[in-house]
Amino acid sequence: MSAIGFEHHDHATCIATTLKQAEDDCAARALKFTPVRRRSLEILLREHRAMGAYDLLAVLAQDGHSAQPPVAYRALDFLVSAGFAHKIERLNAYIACCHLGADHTPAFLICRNCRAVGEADASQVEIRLDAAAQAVGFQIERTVVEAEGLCPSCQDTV
Amino acid sequence: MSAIGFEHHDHATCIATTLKQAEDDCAARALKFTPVRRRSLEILLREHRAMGAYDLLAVLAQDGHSAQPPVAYRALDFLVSAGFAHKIERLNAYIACCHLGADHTPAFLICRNCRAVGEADASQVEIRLDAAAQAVGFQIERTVVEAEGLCPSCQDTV
DNA sequence: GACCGTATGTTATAACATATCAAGCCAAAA
DNA sequence: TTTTGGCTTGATATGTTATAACATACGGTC
Repeated sequence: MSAIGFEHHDHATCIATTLKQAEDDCAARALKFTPVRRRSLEILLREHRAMGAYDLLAVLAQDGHSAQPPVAYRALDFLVSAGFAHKIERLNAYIACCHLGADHTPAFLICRNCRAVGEADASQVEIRLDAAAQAVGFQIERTVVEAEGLCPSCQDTV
Repeated sequence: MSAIGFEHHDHATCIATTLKQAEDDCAARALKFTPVRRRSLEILLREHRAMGAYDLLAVLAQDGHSAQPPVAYRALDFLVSAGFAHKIERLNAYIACCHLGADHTPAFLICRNCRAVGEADASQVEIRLDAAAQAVGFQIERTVVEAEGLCPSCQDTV
Protein backbone atom coordinates (compact mmCIF):
# COMPACT_ATOMS: atom_id res chain seq x y z
CA MET A 1 0.00 0.00 0.00
CA SER A 2 1.34 3.39 -0.92
CA ALA A 3 -0.56 5.57 1.46
CA ILE A 4 -2.90 4.76 4.25
CA GLY A 5 -5.99 6.80 4.61
CA PHE A 6 -7.29 6.64 1.08
CA GLU A 7 -7.36 2.89 0.69
CA HIS A 8 -8.93 -0.04 2.47
CA HIS A 9 -7.03 -2.55 4.52
CA ASP A 10 -7.42 -5.08 7.31
CA HIS A 11 -7.96 -2.69 10.13
CA ALA A 12 -8.25 -5.02 13.10
CA THR A 13 -4.95 -6.69 12.27
CA CYS A 14 -3.32 -3.35 11.63
CA ILE A 15 -4.28 -2.17 15.11
CA ALA A 16 -3.21 -5.35 16.86
CA THR A 17 0.15 -5.61 15.13
CA THR A 18 1.03 -1.98 15.65
CA LEU A 19 0.13 -2.08 19.32
CA LYS A 20 2.27 -5.16 19.73
CA GLN A 21 5.16 -3.52 17.91
CA ALA A 22 4.87 -0.43 20.08
CA GLU A 23 4.86 -2.59 23.18
CA ASP A 24 7.98 -4.46 22.14
CA ASP A 25 9.63 -1.25 21.10
CA CYS A 26 8.98 0.31 24.49
CA ALA A 27 10.35 -2.74 26.24
CA ALA A 28 13.49 -2.60 24.12
CA ARG A 29 14.01 1.10 24.71
CA ALA A 30 12.98 1.10 28.36
CA LEU A 31 10.03 3.41 27.72
CA LYS A 32 6.93 3.12 29.82
CA PHE A 33 3.95 2.09 27.78
CA THR A 34 1.45 2.99 30.46
CA PRO A 35 -2.31 2.39 30.20
CA VAL A 36 -3.17 5.94 29.08
CA ARG A 37 -0.44 5.90 26.48
CA ARG A 38 -1.40 2.51 25.20
CA ARG A 39 -5.05 3.41 25.13
CA SER A 40 -4.32 6.67 23.33
CA LEU A 41 -2.39 4.90 20.62
CA GLU A 42 -5.18 2.37 20.33
CA ILE A 43 -7.73 5.15 19.87
CA LEU A 44 -5.62 6.87 17.22
CA LEU A 45 -5.16 3.58 15.40
CA ARG A 46 -8.84 2.74 15.61
CA GLU A 47 -9.96 6.10 14.25
CA HIS A 48 -7.27 6.02 11.63
CA ARG A 49 -7.55 9.70 10.95
CA ALA A 50 -6.11 12.89 12.36
CA MET A 51 -7.67 13.59 15.74
CA GLY A 52 -7.46 16.77 17.75
CA ALA A 53 -6.16 16.46 21.30
CA TYR A 54 -9.64 17.24 22.54
CA ASP A 55 -11.15 14.53 20.34
CA LEU A 56 -8.81 12.06 21.96
CA LEU A 57 -9.64 13.49 25.34
CA ALA A 58 -13.35 12.91 24.79
CA VAL A 59 -12.77 9.25 24.05
CA LEU A 60 -10.42 8.86 27.02
CA ALA A 61 -13.06 10.42 29.23
CA GLN A 62 -15.55 7.72 28.20
CA ASP A 63 -13.06 5.16 29.51
CA GLY A 64 -13.13 6.83 32.87
CA HIS A 65 -9.72 8.42 32.56
CA SER A 66 -9.17 11.89 33.85
CA ALA A 67 -10.40 14.24 31.18
CA GLN A 68 -8.20 17.27 31.61
CA PRO A 69 -6.29 18.59 28.58
CA PRO A 70 -2.80 17.80 29.89
CA VAL A 71 -3.69 14.13 30.00
CA ALA A 72 -4.23 14.07 26.26
CA TYR A 73 -1.28 16.30 25.47
CA ARG A 74 1.10 14.24 27.58
CA ALA A 75 0.01 11.03 25.99
CA LEU A 76 0.32 12.56 22.54
CA ASP A 77 3.74 14.00 23.32
CA PHE A 78 4.90 10.59 24.39
CA LEU A 79 3.55 8.89 21.29
CA VAL A 80 5.06 11.49 19.01
CA SER A 81 8.46 11.48 20.66
CA ALA A 82 8.50 7.69 20.67
CA GLY A 83 7.70 7.74 16.97
CA PHE A 84 4.31 6.04 17.33
CA ALA A 85 2.32 9.03 16.13
CA HIS A 86 2.79 12.19 14.14
CA LYS A 87 1.45 15.66 14.55
CA ILE A 88 -0.22 17.15 11.51
CA GLU A 89 0.72 20.81 11.92
CA ARG A 90 -1.68 21.99 9.29
CA LEU A 91 -4.61 20.56 11.24
CA ASN A 92 -3.29 20.84 14.76
CA ALA A 93 -4.12 17.19 14.99
CA TYR A 94 -2.46 13.85 15.58
CA ILE A 95 -2.39 10.57 13.71
CA ALA A 96 -0.97 7.15 14.47
CA CYS A 97 2.12 6.28 12.53
CA CYS A 98 1.52 3.52 10.06
CA HIS A 99 5.15 2.71 9.32
CA LEU A 100 6.13 2.09 12.87
CA GLY A 101 9.71 1.09 13.27
CA ALA A 102 10.82 2.55 10.00
CA ASP A 103 12.95 5.59 10.60
CA HIS A 104 11.41 8.05 8.25
CA THR A 105 10.68 11.69 7.55
CA PRO A 106 7.00 11.32 6.94
CA ALA A 107 5.16 13.30 4.29
CA PHE A 108 1.42 13.74 4.57
CA LEU A 109 -1.30 14.23 2.02
CA ILE A 110 -4.14 16.18 3.57
CA CYS A 111 -7.53 16.55 1.94
CA ARG A 112 -8.78 20.10 2.39
CA ASN A 113 -12.33 18.94 1.91
CA CYS A 114 -12.80 15.90 4.16
CA ARG A 115 -9.63 16.28 6.22
CA ALA A 116 -8.57 12.72 5.50
CA VAL A 117 -4.84 12.24 5.93
CA GLY A 118 -2.59 9.82 4.12
CA GLU A 119 1.03 9.14 4.89
CA ALA A 120 2.95 9.13 1.62
CA ASP A 121 5.14 6.19 0.80
CA ALA A 122 8.56 7.28 2.03
CA SER A 123 10.33 5.57 -0.86
CA GLN A 124 8.55 7.85 -3.30
CA VAL A 125 9.21 11.04 -1.42
CA GLU A 126 12.28 13.11 -1.96
CA ILE A 127 13.13 16.10 0.16
CA ARG A 128 16.39 17.97 -0.26
CA LEU A 129 16.98 20.83 2.09
CA ASP A 130 20.55 20.13 3.15
CA ALA A 131 22.14 22.45 0.62
CA ALA A 132 19.88 25.35 1.51
CA ALA A 133 20.42 24.75 5.22
CA GLN A 134 24.14 24.38 4.87
CA ALA A 135 24.37 27.60 2.90
CA VAL A 136 23.24 29.57 5.92
CA GLY A 137 24.66 27.32 8.59
CA PHE A 138 21.34 26.02 9.82
CA GLN A 139 21.31 22.63 11.48
CA ILE A 140 18.18 20.65 10.60
CA GLU A 141 16.82 18.21 13.17
CA ARG A 142 13.36 17.45 11.86
CA THR A 143 11.41 18.27 8.74
CA VAL A 144 7.68 18.66 8.36
CA VAL A 145 6.23 17.98 4.93
CA GLU A 146 2.53 18.33 4.43
CA ALA A 147 0.79 18.55 1.08
CA GLU A 148 -2.71 19.93 0.92
CA GLY A 149 -5.13 19.12 -1.83
CA LEU A 150 -7.98 16.82 -2.74
CA CYS A 151 -8.20 13.14 -2.01
CA PRO A 152 -9.56 10.79 -4.69
CA SER A 153 -13.09 10.74 -3.34
CA CYS A 154 -13.34 14.51 -2.99
CA GLN A 155 -12.07 15.37 -6.46
CA ASP A 156 -15.49 14.80 -8.00
CA THR A 157 -17.65 16.17 -5.25
CA VAL A 158 -16.01 19.59 -5.00
CA MET B 1 21.48 35.99 0.00
CA SER B 2 20.46 32.39 0.57
CA ALA B 3 18.07 32.75 3.41
CA ILE B 4 16.73 35.77 5.14
CA GLY B 5 16.52 35.72 8.87
CA PHE B 6 19.98 34.51 9.72
CA GLU B 7 21.95 37.11 7.83
CA HIS B 8 22.19 40.87 7.76
CA HIS B 9 20.89 43.00 4.96
CA ASP B 10 19.73 46.49 4.14
CA HIS B 11 16.47 46.38 5.98
CA ALA B 12 15.04 49.80 5.21
CA THR B 13 15.42 49.25 1.50
CA CYS B 14 14.04 45.74 1.76
CA ILE B 15 10.89 47.10 3.39
CA ALA B 16 10.41 49.94 0.95
CA THR B 17 10.93 47.87 -2.18
CA THR B 18 8.70 45.08 -1.03
CA LEU B 19 5.89 47.45 -0.11
CA LYS B 20 6.18 49.09 -3.49
CA GLN B 21 6.14 45.73 -5.23
CA ALA B 22 3.07 44.69 -3.29
CA GLU B 23 1.37 47.92 -4.22
CA ASP B 24 2.06 47.48 -7.91
CA ASP B 25 1.06 43.88 -7.74
CA CYS B 26 -2.28 44.76 -6.18
CA ALA B 27 -2.91 47.39 -8.82
CA ALA B 28 -2.13 44.90 -11.56
CA ARG B 29 -4.37 42.24 -10.09
CA ALA B 30 -7.15 44.58 -8.99
CA LEU B 31 -6.67 43.71 -5.34
CA LYS B 32 -7.38 46.30 -2.70
CA PHE B 33 -4.27 47.22 -0.77
CA THR B 34 -6.17 48.99 2.00
CA PRO B 35 -4.52 50.85 4.88
CA VAL B 36 -4.82 47.97 7.37
CA ARG B 37 -3.44 45.51 4.86
CA ARG B 38 -0.58 47.75 3.87
CA ARG B 39 0.23 48.52 7.46
CA SER B 40 0.13 44.84 8.40
CA LEU B 41 2.60 43.95 5.69
CA GLU B 42 4.80 46.81 6.77
CA ILE B 43 4.78 45.55 10.34
CA LEU B 44 5.64 42.01 9.27
CA LEU B 45 8.46 43.32 7.10
CA ARG B 46 9.77 45.54 9.84
CA GLU B 47 9.81 42.77 12.45
CA HIS B 48 11.25 40.35 9.97
CA ARG B 49 10.36 37.37 12.04
CA ALA B 50 7.35 35.12 12.51
CA MET B 51 4.65 37.00 14.39
CA GLY B 52 1.52 35.59 15.93
CA ALA B 53 -1.75 37.19 14.88
CA TYR B 54 -2.04 38.69 18.34
CA ASP B 55 1.44 40.16 18.11
CA LEU B 56 0.42 41.90 14.93
CA LEU B 57 -2.80 42.97 16.55
CA ALA B 58 -0.95 44.61 19.40
CA VAL B 59 1.06 46.73 16.99
CA LEU B 60 -2.02 47.63 14.95
CA ALA B 61 -3.73 48.70 18.14
CA GLN B 62 -0.95 51.19 18.84
CA ASP B 63 -1.74 52.76 15.48
CA GLY B 64 -5.29 53.31 16.59
CA HIS B 65 -6.77 50.56 14.47
CA SER B 66 -9.50 48.41 15.86
CA ALA B 67 -7.81 45.79 17.98
CA GLN B 68 -10.18 42.89 17.62
CA PRO B 69 -8.78 39.55 16.49
CA PRO B 70 -10.69 39.43 13.19
CA VAL B 71 -8.88 42.57 12.06
CA ALA B 72 -5.52 40.84 12.26
CA TYR B 73 -6.73 37.57 10.83
CA ARG B 74 -8.40 39.26 7.88
CA ALA B 75 -5.31 41.24 7.05
CA LEU B 76 -3.15 38.13 7.38
CA ASP B 77 -5.50 36.08 5.23
CA PHE B 78 -5.30 38.71 2.56
CA LEU B 79 -1.52 38.90 2.68
CA VAL B 80 -1.16 35.14 2.59
CA SER B 81 -3.62 34.64 -0.25
CA ALA B 82 -2.00 37.45 -2.22
CA GLY B 83 1.37 35.80 -1.71
CA PHE B 84 2.82 38.63 0.36
CA ALA B 85 3.17 36.58 3.51
CA HIS B 86 3.36 32.97 4.61
CA LYS B 87 1.95 31.12 7.55
CA ILE B 88 4.42 29.08 9.58
CA GLU B 89 2.25 26.17 10.63
CA ARG B 90 4.73 24.91 13.18
CA LEU B 91 4.52 28.18 15.09
CA ASN B 92 1.00 29.28 14.28
CA ALA B 93 2.63 32.47 13.13
CA TYR B 94 3.06 34.59 10.05
CA ILE B 95 6.02 36.04 8.21
CA ALA B 96 6.42 38.43 5.29
CA CYS B 97 7.48 36.80 2.07
CA CYS B 98 10.96 37.82 1.05
CA HIS B 99 10.79 36.56 -2.51
CA LEU B 100 7.75 38.48 -3.46
CA GLY B 101 6.75 37.98 -7.04
CA ALA B 102 8.59 34.73 -7.43
CA ASP B 103 6.13 31.88 -7.67
CA HIS B 104 7.56 29.44 -5.22
CA THR B 105 6.87 26.67 -2.79
CA PRO B 106 8.61 28.13 0.19
CA ALA B 107 10.61 26.05 2.63
CA PHE B 108 11.32 27.40 6.08
CA LEU B 109 14.13 26.86 8.52
CA ILE B 110 12.83 27.35 12.03
CA CYS B 111 15.10 27.65 15.03
CA ARG B 112 13.60 25.75 17.95
CA ASN B 113 15.56 27.84 20.38
CA CYS B 114 15.05 31.47 19.36
CA ARG B 115 12.19 30.95 16.94
CA ALA B 116 13.98 32.82 14.16
CA VAL B 117 12.71 31.82 10.75
CA GLY B 118 14.58 31.78 7.48
CA GLU B 119 13.10 31.18 4.08
CA ALA B 120 15.32 28.74 2.26
CA ASP B 121 16.58 29.60 -1.17
CA ALA B 122 14.06 27.98 -3.48
CA SER B 123 16.71 27.04 -6.01
CA GLN B 124 18.41 24.84 -3.45
CA VAL B 125 15.26 23.12 -2.30
CA GLU B 126 13.94 20.00 -3.90
CA ILE B 127 10.65 18.45 -2.98
CA ARG B 128 9.24 15.50 -4.90
CA LEU B 129 5.86 14.28 -3.83
CA ASP B 130 4.17 13.86 -7.20
CA ALA B 131 4.91 10.17 -7.51
CA ALA B 132 3.62 9.39 -4.05
CA ALA B 133 0.51 11.49 -4.63
CA GLN B 134 -0.15 10.05 -8.02
CA ALA B 135 0.15 6.53 -6.68
CA VAL B 136 -2.93 7.06 -4.53
CA GLY B 137 -4.73 9.52 -6.78
CA PHE B 138 -4.22 12.51 -4.54
CA GLN B 139 -4.22 15.93 -6.16
CA ILE B 140 -1.72 18.28 -4.52
CA GLU B 141 -2.50 21.99 -4.46
CA ARG B 142 -0.03 23.31 -1.97
CA THR B 143 2.89 21.93 0.00
CA VAL B 144 4.14 23.01 3.38
CA VAL B 145 7.81 22.39 4.12
CA GLU B 146 9.19 23.41 7.48
CA ALA B 147 12.48 22.27 8.89
CA GLU B 148 13.11 22.59 12.60
CA GLY B 149 16.55 22.81 14.12
CA LEU B 150 19.15 25.25 15.34
CA CYS B 151 20.12 28.49 13.67
CA PRO B 152 23.81 29.45 13.51
CA SER B 153 23.72 31.67 16.58
CA CYS B 154 21.92 29.10 18.73
CA GLN B 155 24.15 26.16 17.89
CA ASP B 156 26.73 27.20 20.46
CA THR B 157 24.44 28.50 23.14
CA VAL B 158 22.32 25.37 23.53
C1' DG C 1 11.47 3.25 55.50
C1' DA C 2 13.65 7.33 53.03
C1' DC C 3 14.81 8.96 48.68
C1' DC C 4 14.44 9.98 43.82
C1' DG C 5 12.75 10.17 39.32
C1' DT C 6 8.89 9.66 36.37
C1' DA C 7 4.01 9.75 35.49
C1' DT C 8 -0.50 11.45 36.61
C1' DG C 9 -4.26 14.48 38.57
C1' DT C 10 -6.19 19.11 38.80
C1' DT C 11 -7.02 23.92 38.24
C1' DA C 12 -6.48 27.83 35.77
C1' DT C 13 -5.20 30.42 31.91
C1' DA C 14 -2.64 31.53 27.72
C1' DA C 15 -2.67 31.53 22.83
C1' DC C 16 -4.82 30.91 18.44
C1' DA C 17 -8.94 31.26 15.45
C1' DT C 18 -13.70 31.94 13.68
C1' DA C 19 -18.95 32.86 13.58
C1' DT C 20 -22.10 36.38 13.18
C1' DC C 21 -24.29 40.54 12.28
C1' DA C 22 -24.28 45.48 11.53
C1' DA C 23 -22.37 49.45 9.23
C1' DG C 24 -19.58 51.80 5.68
C1' DC C 25 -17.53 52.36 1.12
C1' DC C 26 -17.24 52.31 -3.67
C1' DA C 27 -18.07 51.27 -8.26
C1' DA C 28 -21.10 49.56 -11.82
C1' DA C 29 -25.89 49.06 -13.39
C1' DA C 30 -30.42 50.99 -13.91
C1' DT D 1 -28.71 60.32 -9.90
C1' DT D 2 -30.21 56.70 -7.45
C1' DT D 3 -29.94 52.03 -6.62
C1' DT D 4 -27.83 47.84 -6.10
C1' DG D 5 -24.43 44.55 -4.89
C1' DG D 6 -19.99 43.18 -3.47
C1' DC D 7 -16.28 43.75 -0.55
C1' DT D 8 -14.17 45.79 3.62
C1' DT D 9 -14.44 47.00 8.28
C1' DG D 10 -16.24 47.29 13.21
C1' DA D 11 -17.69 44.93 17.14
C1' DT D 12 -19.16 41.18 20.24
C1' DA D 13 -19.03 36.74 21.42
C1' DT D 14 -17.41 32.28 21.32
C1' DG D 15 -14.86 28.21 19.92
C1' DT D 16 -10.51 25.66 19.75
C1' DT D 17 -5.82 24.39 20.85
C1' DA D 18 -2.06 24.34 24.17
C1' DT D 19 0.58 25.06 28.43
C1' DA D 20 1.84 26.81 33.18
C1' DA D 21 1.93 25.62 37.73
C1' DC D 22 1.39 22.91 41.52
C1' DA D 23 0.05 18.67 44.01
C1' DT D 24 -0.02 13.70 44.37
C1' DA D 25 0.88 8.85 43.32
C1' DC D 26 3.80 5.11 41.97
C1' DG D 27 7.91 2.20 41.37
C1' DG D 28 12.63 1.24 41.99
C1' DT D 29 16.90 1.60 44.86
C1' DC D 30 19.68 2.26 48.74
